[in-house]
Amino acid sequence: MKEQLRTYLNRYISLTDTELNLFFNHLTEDFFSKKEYLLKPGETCKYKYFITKGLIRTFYIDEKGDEKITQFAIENWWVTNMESFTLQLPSKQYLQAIEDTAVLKIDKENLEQVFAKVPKLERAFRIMTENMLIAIQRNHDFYQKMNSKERYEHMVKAQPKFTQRVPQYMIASYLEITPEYLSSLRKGY
Amino acid sequence: MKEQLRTYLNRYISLTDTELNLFFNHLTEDFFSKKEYLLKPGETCKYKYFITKGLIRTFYIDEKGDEKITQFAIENWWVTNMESFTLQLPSKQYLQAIEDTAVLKIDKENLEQVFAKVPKLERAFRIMTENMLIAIQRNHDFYQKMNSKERYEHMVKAQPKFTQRVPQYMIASYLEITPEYLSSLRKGY
DNA sequence: CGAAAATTTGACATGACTCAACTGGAGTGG
DNA sequence: CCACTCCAGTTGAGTCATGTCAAATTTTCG
Repeated sequence: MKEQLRTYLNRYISLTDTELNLFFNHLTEDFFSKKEYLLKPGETCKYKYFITKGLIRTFYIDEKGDEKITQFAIENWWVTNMESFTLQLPSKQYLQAIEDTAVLKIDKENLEQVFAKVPKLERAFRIMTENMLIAIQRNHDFYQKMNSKERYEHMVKAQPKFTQRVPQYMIASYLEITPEYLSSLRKGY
Repeated sequence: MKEQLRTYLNRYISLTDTELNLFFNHLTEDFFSKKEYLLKPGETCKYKYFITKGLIRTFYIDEKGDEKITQFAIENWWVTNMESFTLQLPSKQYLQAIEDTAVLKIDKENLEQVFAKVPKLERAFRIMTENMLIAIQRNHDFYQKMNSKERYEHMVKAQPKFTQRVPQYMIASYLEITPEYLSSLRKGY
């Protein structure tokens, strides 16, 4: 598990054992079973979560009462509600485990402490945030450039893990289309 | 101009005069007249630009030959093509001055050097990136939750500067609707 | 096995787009 | 400073992608 984190961090920076241990000591292991919530609207998101096993989604409920999924996250991803965590504001979203999930979590205070002790980690998190931003922008591009069918096909190709492990109505929600329409798209009209 | 930058940075960190000067020495002033390009597709984005005066847009040309505007940026904003700048890849987008514009620019190498000398700046840029990410997510929320008319009305309220300084067909492009449809929306009927 | 959840199907509704024509104002050159 | 051109903006008719709603069917799982 510690090695899993090291492998992940190695993408951005190289840490000595001492530094890794220091970071590790600020992390807490935690478990969530299928359907359990890590965060609900109104609560302030206390942690960034590094998923070591499992699958998590973020979503909100719109005015019509429908779930709108904004993100899926699997093993070796950091996930949080960035808005709520960073600005320490009440969340508008849910964080929920779709499968039984194991995480390493860290709160804002511990994170700041670690940054102070190991500036390389601040660097890693800056780069991670930049990459997330780029990913979001690329994603947004897809929405602009492709119609629903193309978006679905792209997702099947680009993220087979998700389409395999996540029920279809959640994929529809993530693609911002109705489950009925996705069904008809799969049919091939 | 140096003071303008200091005021901006004070939102995130406090710098001594020495530190600010050090940063300032890595920045270069530059000017672009109306309609001039700061970046074209295929080029790699060399700089982050801090706008001291003026207005810049980022956009790309879609397969139909239409411009799709993805961002406006005005005084006291940092703007760049994050994907191209961060990953040093050829840009798919244009950066263009909509008004005569003055900037302070810095390239990746200088930025890294400054981060090494003044870690507080790395911190500031991490936070700025987090905030951009939050802004993009919030923006995306608007697109999900509101129809075209509501998006337009929201934009007029939330960013009057843009709707005042930018021609209507660009606003339409930014809102991801056709100029014809925006026109009919404004009509209200 | 049975109930609840997920998916499919089909009829109908609509927001937003396309295309083409028209209007009006802002430059520009003679 | 008029006449002409050009571009932004408007209007309207026709179309299409996607949504809504309700019912039927299939799958999941206690």
